[in-house]
Amino acid sequence: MAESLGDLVRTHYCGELRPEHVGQTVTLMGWAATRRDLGGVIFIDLRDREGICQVVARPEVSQTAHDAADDVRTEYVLAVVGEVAKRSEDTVNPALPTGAVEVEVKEIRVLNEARTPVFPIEDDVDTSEEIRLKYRYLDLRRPKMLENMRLRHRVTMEIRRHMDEQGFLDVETPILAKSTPEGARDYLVPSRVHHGSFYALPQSPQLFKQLLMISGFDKYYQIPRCFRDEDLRADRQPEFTQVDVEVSFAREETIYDLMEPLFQRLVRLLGVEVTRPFPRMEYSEAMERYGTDKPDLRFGMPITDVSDEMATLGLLTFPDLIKDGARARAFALPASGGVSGMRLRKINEEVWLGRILPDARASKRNLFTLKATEEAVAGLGKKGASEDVARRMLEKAGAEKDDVLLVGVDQPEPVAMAMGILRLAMGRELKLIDEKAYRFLWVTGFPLVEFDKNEKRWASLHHPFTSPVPEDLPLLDSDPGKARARAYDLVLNGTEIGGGSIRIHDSALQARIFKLLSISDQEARNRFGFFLDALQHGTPPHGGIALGLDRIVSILAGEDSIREVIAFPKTASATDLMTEAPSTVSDAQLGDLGIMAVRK
RNA sequence: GGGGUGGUAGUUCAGUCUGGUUAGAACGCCGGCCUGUCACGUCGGAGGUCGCGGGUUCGAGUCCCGUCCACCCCGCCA
Repeated sequence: MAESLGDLVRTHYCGELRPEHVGQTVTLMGWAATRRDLGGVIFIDLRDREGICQVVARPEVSQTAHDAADDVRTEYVLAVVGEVAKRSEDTVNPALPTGAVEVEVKEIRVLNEARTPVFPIEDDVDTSEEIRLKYRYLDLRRPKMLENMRLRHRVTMEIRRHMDEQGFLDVETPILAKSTPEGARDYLVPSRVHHGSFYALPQSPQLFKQLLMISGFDKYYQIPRCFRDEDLRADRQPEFTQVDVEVSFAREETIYDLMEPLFQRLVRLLGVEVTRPFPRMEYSEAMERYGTDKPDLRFGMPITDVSDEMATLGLLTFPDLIKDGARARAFALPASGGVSGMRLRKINEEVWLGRILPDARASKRNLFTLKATEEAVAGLGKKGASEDVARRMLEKAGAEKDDVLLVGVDQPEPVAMAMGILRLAMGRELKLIDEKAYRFLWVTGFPLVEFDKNEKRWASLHHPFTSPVPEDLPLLDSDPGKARARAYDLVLNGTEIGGGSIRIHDSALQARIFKLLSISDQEARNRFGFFLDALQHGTPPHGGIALGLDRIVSILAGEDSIREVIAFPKTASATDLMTEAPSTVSDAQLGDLGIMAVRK
């Protein structure tokens, strides 16, 4: 039976007891992590937020406490009063920070009983995520999850300190906002007062923060929740947290100079130093050399175009190359890797079949390998290929002796992407990635717009308020796809952790961009009328950035999924397994909102 | 919307390819013994809609069809 807390007051956390406390009578409150009943003496590992300490119940110290300990079960909530005692030399547990001491219990109160936990409250449990999410409150008892949430707290505190020191104002913006046509699908909230009208949950506070610049707030930041109703991934949740920043009279360097010291502070939380300035790379170079707009710079193996060489090599096994426009792209696997041909083919097949060409028209012909040895080159020569060209190709890709050159052949887009993925896969396979490294990279020079083949119109790559690079303005009419944006992404270890831009502050240019995006005056007025008006009321040049807090914390925590750093995340199908949201609601609730549900 | 992996005891898994007595293991749980354990030990015990529905078969955890759920990826995510 549960007992009352009474007048007991906690004096210490379990995890903080040390030899210096020996002799003190302490009162601990916590959960019974394990119980070891040796018949006469009973040990209980008591766990709280700060750690675990061993509690020992001996009948000769207190028979009632021993009797109470006898009834304790895993995860019972206990109040323990006892004296901190030094453990004898041979019973010290070096695995515990509190292992040099234990608490000789005088009184145990069972504050609450507990059902047997459905899974053990330990790190390194490989319990299915489904079960973990259903019983998330138990999952969060695991030390690793607690540590992740604590790290998240420290990160947000550090961000707030930095932004405050830099003179930024934290301003809250609406959660019930207006739907905008561009971008992700909105989460909608029906209006009870205005039947048939809807608020949208913000995808980001984009327009509000720009309006704050127009208001003269000069430096704004916020750590808001954002919502996007799109399909999910390991690094994407329907609701996620941004660090949202906007600065007046800013150019790119203003943002870099603000962000780089911030990230220096954040990795310093882990005892890591990174140097400034962070490297920068043009988008075109990132695509060219890494096959992605978010290169992982923790390892090498940059990709090179060897189309000319492959075309003149004299091997007829790559007919795709002869077809219109196919390209050959290559990188050199280090000789030390020692990856088997079989394994390589399997990985390549997964990359090409699984990701790039799901309709399975790929074959082994998509990948050509050449070992950087004279024998291999001579072997090619025997098949009628040009040895000179083979050598030139090896050299061009920077292959050293005994390296293995991987050459992918396909249409430009698939091959660039495939080789980017293959590079990453091989980097992981060969353990070339330094897991302790934090490699930041600014990627700049993104295209302003890209052609949407489905909608047959130009669409913003970033968002429609992004300023074009001034010297590219003429291209807006002649060749919009070539115009670059004043946008920048911040990449950490191959993950995009933030992105931003210098904004358009001129209403005429903004109108011109809307026109380019085939957003009619009428539509622009409907959707952004308030904003276009605002732009005409003295808008300072401004720019900003939005950081993905969940992703940042997950990388710092060494986790592969942002769900590991979110207390109550949702599944890949956007449900909450614990609360079972979303759920149906009563017809009365719907009636209030003027809504009729159409069920599938 | 598409591709992949998985779903068997409270938990993690084996068994499925090649259908055949009573579906196993470990941990956990329950009970006994045990006064220095910390993965306590030891003896005993309980515990299963094999995700769900249908089909094939003398017989289905196993084969077939459908469906649901979780995870990863593509599309999507300004």
